Amino acid sequence: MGRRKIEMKMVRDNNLRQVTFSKRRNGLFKKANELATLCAAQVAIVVFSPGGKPFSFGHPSVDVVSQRFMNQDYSRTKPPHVVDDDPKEAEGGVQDLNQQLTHLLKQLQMEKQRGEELNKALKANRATCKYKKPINQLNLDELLDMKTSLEKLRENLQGRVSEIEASSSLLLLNKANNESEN
Amino acid sequence: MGRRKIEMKMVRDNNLRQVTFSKRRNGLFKKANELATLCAAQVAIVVFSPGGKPFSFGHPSVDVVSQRFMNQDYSRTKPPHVVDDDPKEAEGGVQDLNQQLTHLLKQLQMEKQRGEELNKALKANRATCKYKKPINQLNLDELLDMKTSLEKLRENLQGRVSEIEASSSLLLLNKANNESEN
DNA sequence: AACTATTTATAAGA
DNA sequence: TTCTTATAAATAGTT
Repeated sequence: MGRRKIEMKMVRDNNLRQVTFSKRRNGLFKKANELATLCAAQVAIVVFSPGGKPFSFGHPSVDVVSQRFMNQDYSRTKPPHVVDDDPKEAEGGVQDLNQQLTHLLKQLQMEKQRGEELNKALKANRATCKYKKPINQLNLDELLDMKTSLEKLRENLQGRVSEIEASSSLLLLNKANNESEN
Repeated sequence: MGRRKIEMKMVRDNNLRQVTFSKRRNGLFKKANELATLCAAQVAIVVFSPGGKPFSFGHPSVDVVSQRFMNQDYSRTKPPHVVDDDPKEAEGGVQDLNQQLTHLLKQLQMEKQRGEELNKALKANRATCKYKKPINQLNLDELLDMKTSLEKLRENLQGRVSEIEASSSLLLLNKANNESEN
C-alpha cells in the first residue's frame, strides 16, 4: 500500500526491513487497539523484531489475555503443566513442579486483578451516585456532565463485569437524554 | 475504512459488532502474517471475541513466540516462582516447591471464591434484564411485577456491586412509573 | 520524520 | 454468511 505494490517476500535490505518492521508493527498495534475498542474484545500481541527485540500490545494486558487463553486451551486438552519437553521429568520432577508453580502464580495474578478491577469499578461507580436522585430534574448541562463522568468511568473499566455495568449506566443516561429532548 | 468513517467507540449493535469483529480480526491476522513474512519477525496474537470465543494467530506458532516472550520477561526480573516463604530452601528444593504449591493453591481457592461470589451477584442481576428493553411499553401490572422482583432481588444482594446496580434499576423503574402516571 | 501516490482494508449495502 | 463498492486508512517509495 504505497507508491508501489511489493512482493510478499522477506525484504532483503536490512535497513529497509527495519523501517518496514517499525511501520507495520505500529499499524498492527493500531489495528489491534481499534479491534479491542470497537468490539469490546480482548487482544494480546507479541512480536519479535528481526533483531530479536520483543514488542507487545495487550488489551487489557498481555498477561490477562494469554492467561485466559491458556486456561481455555488446557481445559480442552491436557493438564496445563504437562508440556513434555523432557518426558523423564514430566511426572512430578522439579521441572514439572516449577511449571505448575508458574501456572498457578499466573492464575492467582489474574484472579487478584479481577478483584481489583471490580473494586475500582465500584469506587468509580460511587462517584456517580451524587447524580442519582433527581435525575428527572437535571438540566442539560448536568446531564452532559454526568455523561462525561460516565464515559471517564468507562475508560477505566477493564474487565467484562465492569463493561456490563458501564453499559447499564450509559443506557440509563441515554434514556434520560432522549427524553429530555422531547 | 469504508463507506463512512466511524467513531472509535464500542459498536452498540450486537449484530454489527460481531460482523465488525470478524472482518477486523481477519484483517489483523493478515497484517500479522505480512509482518512476519516481510520482516522475518515472530508474531503471536490471541483474541477473544465479544462473545468470549478465542482466536489465535502465530508465526511460527503462538506457543513458540509466547514461550520466548515469557523467558525474556522472566530473565528481566526474577524467576516467578521464587516466593521466598522459606529462605533456607528458596533456591529450588523439591520440598520448597511443594510448599509453595500448596500455599499458592490455597490463595487461588480464596481468590476464586471471591470471584464466584461476585459472579453470583451479577447473575442474579441479569435476571432483571428481561425488563430492560420495552420499559416504556410495560403496563401497570407488569411494572408492579417488575418492582416486586427488583425488591426481592434487592433483599438478596450481598455485595456492594449489586447494591449499586439495583439502585439504578429501581431508579429506572420509579422514573417509568412516574411517567406512566402522566 | 514527513510527505503522497497508491494499494489495501473495510463500512455499508445487497 | 459472502460479495460488492465507495471511501477511509495504511504504507512504499521518496524527500
